[in-house]
Amino acid sequence: MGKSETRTETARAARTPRKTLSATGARAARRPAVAKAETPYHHGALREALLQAAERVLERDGLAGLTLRAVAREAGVSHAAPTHHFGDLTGLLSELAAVGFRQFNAAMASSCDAAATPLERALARPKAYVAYAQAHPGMYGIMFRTERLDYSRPSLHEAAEASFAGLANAIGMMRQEQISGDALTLNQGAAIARAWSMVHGFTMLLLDGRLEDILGRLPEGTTAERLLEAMLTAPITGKLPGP
Amino acid sequence: MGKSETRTETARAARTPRKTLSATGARAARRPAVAKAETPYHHGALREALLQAAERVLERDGLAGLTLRAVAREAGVSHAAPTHHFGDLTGLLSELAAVGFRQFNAAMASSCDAAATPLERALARPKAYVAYAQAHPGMYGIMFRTERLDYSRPSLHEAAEASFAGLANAIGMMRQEQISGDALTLNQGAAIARAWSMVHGFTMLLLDGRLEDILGRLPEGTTAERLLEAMLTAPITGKLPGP
DNA sequence: GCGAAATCTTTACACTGTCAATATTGCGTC
DNA sequence: GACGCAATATTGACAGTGTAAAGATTTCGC
Repeated sequence: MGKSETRTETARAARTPRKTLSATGARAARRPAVAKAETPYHHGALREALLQAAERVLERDGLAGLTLRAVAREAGVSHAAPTHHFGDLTGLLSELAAVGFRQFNAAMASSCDAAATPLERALARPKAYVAYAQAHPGMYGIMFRTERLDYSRPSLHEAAEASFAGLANAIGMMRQEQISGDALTLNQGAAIARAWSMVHGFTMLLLDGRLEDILGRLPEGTTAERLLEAMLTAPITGKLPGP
Repeated sequence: MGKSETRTETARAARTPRKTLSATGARAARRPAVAKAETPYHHGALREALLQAAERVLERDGLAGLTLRAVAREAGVSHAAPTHHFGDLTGLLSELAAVGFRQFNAAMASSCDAAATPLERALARPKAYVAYAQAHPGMYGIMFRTERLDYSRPSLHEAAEASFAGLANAIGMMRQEQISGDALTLNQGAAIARAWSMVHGFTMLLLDGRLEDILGRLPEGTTAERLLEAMLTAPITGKLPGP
């Protein structure tokens, strides 16, 4: 669209004037050195602005439209500005994935809290899992489909770890046994891997439209959520649970 | 590397001389009009050559390195040559995915045939599934990770459909009931979706290295294959199978 | 207040997919 | 057997991408 990067100038004009912004108390306490990680920039909280812009671009244009330059455009800065905050594309995607994992964890936690009966509690987590992915397919794609993620980044590592810990914990509660942090029996590991694999696989297949075939053959009006419920609760018939 | 596209000339020289190639009987029967879909090109079987080149590039440079131009370079043709055979990148990826699905189906079928006992038969398919993905992670990525696939292409549609049919059939045999092609009960659908989701999810998590955490906490020397086996055979403890 | 360091912009380069124009070759037809 | 057409490949161009280097600008520590 248009000639390359002619929007930069107009974008700069569109942004709130810098002098005004920095003259007002728009930025929170700049004194403590600890707060440096929060808003350490002299032009405004660009890091946060970029992440929010990225989320907007992702929802609007999908995973394919999420480029460094598109995010910079959306935030109204030059195309090279993100580099200084995230290093490269992998950095931006990783930080965005961390945001996603936090949203994701929060959604599952609140869903679990809202459940009353044991049955509801057991189903709340997987349902929230799938619901989040359906509501934010782009974000889920960033978190689980992209190869360009750097888990050595603390924020991403932590957020993803928390997600796993919540799952392991839920499995432990269901099995009514303590799951220690550093050692697992084969059966415990199998239970965790089974639960995670099942929900994750179901979500990916659903998002890719690969379950349409099955859903279309089921009794009229069966939703994906109902199918998931049946997967989790229906008795397992046959010689073995696996395919 | 180097200046853009200067390799074109050398690549052309490297290829077997055209006159020689077309003068020899290198190409199979060119008479029948039906064979047009097989080798309809006047310079050699470029379509096949491109697909093989793509497979090579994929194994060597991974999914990120698989570009139209890289494939063209690998095959020793100009960068625009693939366009005429596959339309665009989506076309090439889709045809390559079809190749992958056929390999995949063949691997599972032969693995099932080799099984003797009922237990082996039940485990052969998921094991072959994971084994293929581990042996060909790039191809598996093309098949299940890429968003750019066009399932309206007959070759891809057929190959993917065959994969699903094999799965549904295996589940039917295990449940000792006939699974009709056009209608499923909720429990049948749940069994199919459960099996597929579990194995697919396990594979993706394994390939993404997300199971390292679990594997590291299991008894010394537990392999991914052993974990999968436990997932499929271990008794399900707790109030519910799901997380 | 001032210098240094952090932050942003500009410029440049190699690479990508895709399109249009051109060249080349093989095949059916006369 | 030669000719013309259509299929096949090359060349060139263009917009877009990530990334690096160099130049501007502003904030912060002293």
